[in-house]
Amino acid sequence: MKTSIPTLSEQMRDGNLFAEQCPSRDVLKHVTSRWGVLILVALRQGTHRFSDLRRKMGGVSEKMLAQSLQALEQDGFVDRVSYPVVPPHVEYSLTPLGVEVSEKVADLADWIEVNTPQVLAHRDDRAA
Amino acid sequence: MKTSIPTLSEQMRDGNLFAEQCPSRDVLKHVTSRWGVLILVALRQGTHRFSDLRRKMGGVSEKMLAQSLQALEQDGFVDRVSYPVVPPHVEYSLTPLGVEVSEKVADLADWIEVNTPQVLAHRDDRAA
DNA sequence: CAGCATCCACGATGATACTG
DNA sequence: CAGTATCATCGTGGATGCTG
Repeated sequence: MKTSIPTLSEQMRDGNLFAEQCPSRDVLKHVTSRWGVLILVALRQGTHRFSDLRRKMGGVSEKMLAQSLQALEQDGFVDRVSYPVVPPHVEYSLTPLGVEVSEKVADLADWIEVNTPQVLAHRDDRAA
Repeated sequence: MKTSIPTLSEQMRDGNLFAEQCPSRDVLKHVTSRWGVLILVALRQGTHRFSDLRRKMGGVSEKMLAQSLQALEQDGFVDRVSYPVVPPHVEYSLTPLGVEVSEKVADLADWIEVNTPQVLAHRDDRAA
């Protein structure tokens, strides 16, 4: 029989975001990063080239886009295919795992886009 | 009849995260911030006091917790009730709007907690 | 207990220039 | 085209100390 306080072992079985040094926090960081969110959402509409993504997302620098893509690629969310031609041609797409997270992320993103007016209204209320 | 390229007006009707200066990006930032996510998820289990939250989330400083709570309060996601007693007593809870976002956020957080092992496995593969 | 003010360190981010 | 390298900077986040 188990103890009546199995919270620790149970919570750590997978990942526990409330635990300070849990690796799941890094995953969360990558996925919810400023550009990570936009990349995941954008790739839901299909394969994109580097400059396509860059043009699609307002205000991202080459450096940050490349860096964010690498993080998502390392985590297994994004697939990178490079065609050794001149000029270079690289295509980014979602992996099966990436499709899954992107759904969650897109749900959140959609909600925010729809409800931002409400948030702004609330801010105005307090200001008054 | 509308033009065949209504993308701009349609996309801007609510919020458009892909637009550089859209206020929805601020909302996204607050909600997906390092501690914002944890706060929203934690408050789903009911009202919490300041120190309860602080104890629950590993590694958060007083400053960042207070700051993150203020942002979420301003956006109308979190309700703050202060009891003018000695010692001070303040309770935080989710507003109806906050309950909605927290669902999306919790879905994402849950997915990450469950699938972090897969991500870690993928990282190991590349390292090898 | 809750939280604000201040100072400080570091990482994230951006502009620019260069390369395969 | 798709990056990488470098440098400058700006913000985030933490430690500390003080107050109601």
